[in-house]
Amino acid sequence: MSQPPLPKAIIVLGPTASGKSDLAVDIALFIKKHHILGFSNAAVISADSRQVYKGFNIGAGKITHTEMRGIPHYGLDIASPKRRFTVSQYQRYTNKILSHLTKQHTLPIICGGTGLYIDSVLYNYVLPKVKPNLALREKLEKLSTEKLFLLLIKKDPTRARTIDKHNRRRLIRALEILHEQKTISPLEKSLAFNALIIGINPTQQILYTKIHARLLKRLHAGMIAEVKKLHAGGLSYARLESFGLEYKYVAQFLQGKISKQEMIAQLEQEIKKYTKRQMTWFKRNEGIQWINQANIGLIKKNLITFLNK
RNA sequence: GCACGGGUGGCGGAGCGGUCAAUCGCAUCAGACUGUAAAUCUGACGCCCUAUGGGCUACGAAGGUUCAAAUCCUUCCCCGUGCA
Repeated sequence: MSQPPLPKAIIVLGPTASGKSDLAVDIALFIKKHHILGFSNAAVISADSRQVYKGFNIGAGKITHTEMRGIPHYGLDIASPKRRFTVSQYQRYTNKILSHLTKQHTLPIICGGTGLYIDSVLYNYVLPKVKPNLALREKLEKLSTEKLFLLLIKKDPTRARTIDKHNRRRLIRALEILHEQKTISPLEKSLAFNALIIGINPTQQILYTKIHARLLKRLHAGMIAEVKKLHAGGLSYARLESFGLEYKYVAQFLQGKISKQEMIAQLEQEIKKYTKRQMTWFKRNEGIQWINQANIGLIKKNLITFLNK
């Protein structure tokens, strides 16, 4: 009962500002140069829930054309911020790219900080196939959290046992699914790749220093103008705020809700908090090989071993 | 100098005799995660312990009143405002 071997892939993850994008390109170039085990090419697939959007460049820290150094990148600019984009769409998109790359014997390097996006692909999440139902959501939104939970208990007591009963967003989604299905079964997962997972986790002090410097750099690079332009292009401030971090606080500043100083201070603090949430997610994956800086020298041996295996 | 107002846990800010180690917000720490995931949500948060309980130190400082004080009184020290 031998199963076909899983396709190989490299995953580069870590908190924001840890240096993932550069490392991913370094790895791709390394593979291209050494032609290890039939892989003469490599491409990067971004796993970032904000870089998918067109026009989200500086604020989202999207890699520039020059920084790509000739390595193909996928998962960038694939959606309009005017429309909703979800994990499910990301998953479908990425799987399509992956099979395309496999046919070309190009090694995929999935690189990003959105843990859910990575795992949805790496573990083949079987997500409920129920699309967002805005009308229903609007209706449910009016109910109290307690009431939502009671409704869920009634419709699917099993799901109710494991859900976070305080989390309205989850409760509403669960009820949305149950609007079209009888029950919600536990999330099905299965490993999709033979993956080398590299996690970059600098010390908090170094990471915080980088976050600070990067924020100032983004401001100089025209982050405020970028958000202004997005708003002029038709994105409401409310919508911009819903994207969080850079887009949220710059939008608040542009509306005069906070001063520039407050914007910078709050944003920096929120980014730090975000990196902690990211790490909380990553920590539950046992298979990550952690390094404390985005330096390819630290992983060359692992790479070669992995690819020749 | 006089008159008011105020000094509370890392910060902001409640409490104004007992149910107060002290509402709440922020920060911090830890965690969750079934199509919004940069989102959403939870827990801990004075110190110590044999920890759904016990002990110790606490509300500017020092005294005092009381069975009992962050809460009342006295003095002192600081801060803000008004009058000199």
